[in-house]
Amino acid sequence: MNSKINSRVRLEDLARALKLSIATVSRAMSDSSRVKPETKQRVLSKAKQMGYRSNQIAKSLSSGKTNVLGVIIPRYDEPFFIEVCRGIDYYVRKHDYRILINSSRNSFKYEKENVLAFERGTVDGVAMCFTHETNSYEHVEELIDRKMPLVLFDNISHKIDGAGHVKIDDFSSAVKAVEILIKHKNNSIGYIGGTSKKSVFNQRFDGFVEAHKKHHQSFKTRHVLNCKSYHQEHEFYEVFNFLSKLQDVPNAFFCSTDNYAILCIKALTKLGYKVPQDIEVIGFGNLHYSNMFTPELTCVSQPSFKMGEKVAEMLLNKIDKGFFISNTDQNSEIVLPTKLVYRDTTR
Amino acid sequence: MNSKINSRVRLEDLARALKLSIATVSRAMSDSSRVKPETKQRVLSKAKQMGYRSNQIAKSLSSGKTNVLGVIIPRYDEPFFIEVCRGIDYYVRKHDYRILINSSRNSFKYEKENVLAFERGTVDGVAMCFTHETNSYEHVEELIDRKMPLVLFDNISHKIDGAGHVKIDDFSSAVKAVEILIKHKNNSIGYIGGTSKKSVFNQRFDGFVEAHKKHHQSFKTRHVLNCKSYHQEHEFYEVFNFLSKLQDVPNAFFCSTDNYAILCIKALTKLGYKVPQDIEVIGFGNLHYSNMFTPELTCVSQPSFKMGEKVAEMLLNKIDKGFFISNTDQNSEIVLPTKLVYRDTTR
DNA sequence: CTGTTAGCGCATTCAG
DNA sequence: CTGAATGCGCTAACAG
Repeated sequence: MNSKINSRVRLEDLARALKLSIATVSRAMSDSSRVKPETKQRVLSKAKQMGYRSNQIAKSLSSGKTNVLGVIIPRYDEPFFIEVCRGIDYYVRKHDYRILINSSRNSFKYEKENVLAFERGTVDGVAMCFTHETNSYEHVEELIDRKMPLVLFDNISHKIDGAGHVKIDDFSSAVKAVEILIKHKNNSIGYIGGTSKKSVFNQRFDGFVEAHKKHHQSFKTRHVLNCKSYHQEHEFYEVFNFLSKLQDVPNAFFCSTDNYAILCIKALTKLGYKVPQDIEVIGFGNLHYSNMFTPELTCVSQPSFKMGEKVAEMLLNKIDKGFFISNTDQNSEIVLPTKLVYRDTTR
Repeated sequence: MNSKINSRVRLEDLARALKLSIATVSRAMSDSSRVKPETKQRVLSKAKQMGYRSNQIAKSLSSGKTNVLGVIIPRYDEPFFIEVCRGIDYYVRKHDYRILINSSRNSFKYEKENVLAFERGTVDGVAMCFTHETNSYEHVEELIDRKMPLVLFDNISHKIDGAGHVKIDDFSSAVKAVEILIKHKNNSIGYIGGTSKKSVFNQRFDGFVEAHKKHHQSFKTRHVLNCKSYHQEHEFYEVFNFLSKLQDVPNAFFCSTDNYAILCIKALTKLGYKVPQDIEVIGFGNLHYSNMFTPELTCVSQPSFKMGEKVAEMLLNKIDKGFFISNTDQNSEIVLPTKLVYRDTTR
């Protein structure tokens, strides 16, 4: 046994000092109405005097509640996910919950590990976003079988029965963005996106295609890049190489993230093009730094903080209800609206 | 009692199914050598078959160890802190620990709340960075009195007895950066930094002053800005206003963060100056996006990920030793080296 | 309003 | 090598 634990003052110590039973002290601490106001006062002041801190672990074991939510994100170093976490955190703190964030480091293997860890009773519910590698769902289905409240967000390729879902309409948002470029009389539009396995990228690309179809316009496959790199610098070179090899550079680009848009602009600038005079660019995300660049980025604004709040709200609801909102329930999916933010990379 | 908990399979269920005692099953699960290899196998396969997951809460209560570290950062939306968290996470996972990140939302009040939460036995140790508001230290001293291993990082104004400290040499790094600007024959150098209460900003500013002193050069107080705003846009306007009101714009700027440097460059560009041809700028931090801007930012590179690893290493050491490395111990402070990264905002 | 008792699930003595 | 018994600190029936 650990000396740290033993040296702490427990309910029993308070009880002894006050010549009360542990039960009464416990009630007083949890502000139960079933205890005389006077003794409640005595307990509280004694607790303060002796520096009592309740042991959350013991509380959890006894009550079956940890007041902690597990959050699994693909990676830490993507501001979007951090924004979502902020939103979750902001919401749940108001309800006396905390969040335990685990990164999957872009790997399905770690994602499964993270899910496993949360099956060990340390959290009351789980919010998660799949990595781009994730293509099987036994791990989350198991989580649900174990009756763990679960809410998925952002990258949802297909619905998981028993889980909640919070997302944006990637497809329609992309359509709208590309339509802007089409309306601006760009007859040749390029696309730069990420690994196509990742559902959101697929959907944004599909939107790109749809917008063309809708307006009876065509695009060229050689104007489409699906980046395979994962580090800023590699990504930049991939984008730069792609652009520099093109004989016919498009008049506009739709990029599936702000990051790609910024790299795209940087590469175009390096190649001597002016944005937006020569070429227009639209990004996707609206990261906190997307307006720090010169020119400021025009992009689809994704409500990341809000998404976090909604995820949290849904998750706490599931926990409170003690059972699962079925997949057919209207509450099991929330689609948040996006909006186009016009700044300086479009004309 | 929660149905979720009751429906789980416990050691007792395994024991019954195998006609063994709980103790033996427990030993088998923890791979004790004091159990026959054959029965260990039986237990393990039965556990797998029945979908057993050990209850971490019960384990923690019994063992006095949670295998979780608490991390308190001033805010989520500053990439530097996230990088440090990544470093901590990366290191501790190798030792079977997880991290619970709490944001203080830039407020001393929340910081104290976070510390309090960690006094409730949910973590085995705490890593933290003070907010810019923090000016008293009873809360962390109490943490130490309660024998909680503690490591402070980044923003350390004075050492806390009993805690570990990990930082960079903000003062010297700033001196070196400003010396570069002086060597480039800039006879008028400006400074843009954050709230001066925050120790790191103070120290960087002191370095700015020292470099001037060392080279017998002077600077003008009207060329110094300590931003009070906290949101990107407000900050930008504060910087822009500051610069636009100057009759004599300096030939160079030293900024106490990359963020300020970027805003500074944006404002200068807007005012018609060219960076670095007309004005040189050096930032501080080397955020992941500091090389995405055009021109790429020259800056002091802070080893944030490494800082996280060091924090984690020190903290796990403290936990393992079960007592505290005293403040006089050489291990109680680590100062990490910085380096200047030359890119395109200096000539 | 208060006390007694029995768990929560696991680790760990102490016997054998 | 295995089992019985105890306790980690707290909550929650049940009694009074």
